[in-house]
Amino acid sequence: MVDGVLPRAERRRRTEARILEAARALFADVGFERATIRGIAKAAEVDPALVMQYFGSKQELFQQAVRVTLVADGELGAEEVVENVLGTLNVKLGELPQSSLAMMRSMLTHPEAAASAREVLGKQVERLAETLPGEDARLRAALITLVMLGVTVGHQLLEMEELAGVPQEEIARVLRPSLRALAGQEVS
Amino acid sequence: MVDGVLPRAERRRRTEARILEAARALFADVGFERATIRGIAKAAEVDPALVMQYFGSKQELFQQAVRVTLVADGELGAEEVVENVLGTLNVKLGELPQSSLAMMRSMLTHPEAAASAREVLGKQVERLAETLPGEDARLRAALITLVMLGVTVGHQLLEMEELAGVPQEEIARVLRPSLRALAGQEVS
DNA sequence: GTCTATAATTAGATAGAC
DNA sequence: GTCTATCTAATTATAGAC
Repeated sequence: MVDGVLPRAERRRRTEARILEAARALFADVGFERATIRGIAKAAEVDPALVMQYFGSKQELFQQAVRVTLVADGELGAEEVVENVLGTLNVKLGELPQSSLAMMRSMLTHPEAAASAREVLGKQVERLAETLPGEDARLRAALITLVMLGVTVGHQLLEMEELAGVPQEEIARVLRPSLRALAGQEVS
Repeated sequence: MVDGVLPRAERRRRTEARILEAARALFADVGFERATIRGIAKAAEVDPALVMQYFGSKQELFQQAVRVTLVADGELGAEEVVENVLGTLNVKLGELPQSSLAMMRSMLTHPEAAASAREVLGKQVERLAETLPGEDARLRAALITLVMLGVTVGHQLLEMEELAGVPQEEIARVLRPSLRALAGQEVS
């Protein structure tokens, strides 16, 4: 409470936030296994022991780092019509939040991240399926979701050169008829 | 050369093959980092030291285990027309070779696997691009490839429940018009 | 040639000084 | 409260016995 100095609670909050930010970046870059507490601490400019003090374990730190994803992605698509999926193209192809990237980076090799990914994708599928017509709505919803996943993985994580310089609008344009077809609409 | 006993060269060849098979299975299951030499040796019923003796390092073992992928996938799509991509659906959705799964499992977290994935996918894109019409053939080819990647990842690696019991033909049927659209064909 | 025993490295986690 | 120093465990990799 001394003037000119931050309250200790506030100071701690900011330090935690800085650690989380560094953790997300490193997890997103190299995945859970290759990201080390020491590396995260160094990037956040804090002592490695402090990271453990605050978050208890590497596992819990990872959970905290990717947790936001669930909420954020839950708000993404949102509404009722298929055009919204196309709308998310911009987000998916642009700057996806670090927490999402962190989760995706590890989803094939870290059980916790895999479970998280299944949950997020599953919710997306559910939401889509409600708005799609036909018997096979769920299958179509799943495939739409996986198309987006594939494009995102190729672009953001594998960084394929074929998509490197291409503007989002161009990708969205080429992809649109394809998604419309999956949504069960015959014509454009 | 003694009767009734395999020649030592042949015996060694078989042991190597058994190790490679076990390595592919484990790499495909849990990825490069979580797969251990000990675990692979145990699955192959050999001594861990023998694995090192034969392959030199975990890294080289991994390379050998996924190398076949390049050739196998190179033969996959093959010919000239777009229908061939649809034809690969059966392969991709059915039993993909273990070596391919091993590579895909680690492609987001292991640099070597990532490079391998980019190479394989890049060749696929190249081959497709030659057969597609239009200015944006390469972009379309890349997106087609990523669609297949997304579906494969969701089905084989994430094992999403929405695709679990669905027969390949059903998935192919729903996916077909979407891929046709990406290929630049207006109608079915 | 095969394997036992161990070296060497690196990680996550902890205890205690200040 | 923060960090130094250390512990413990697991791994790859190696050297040498048999």
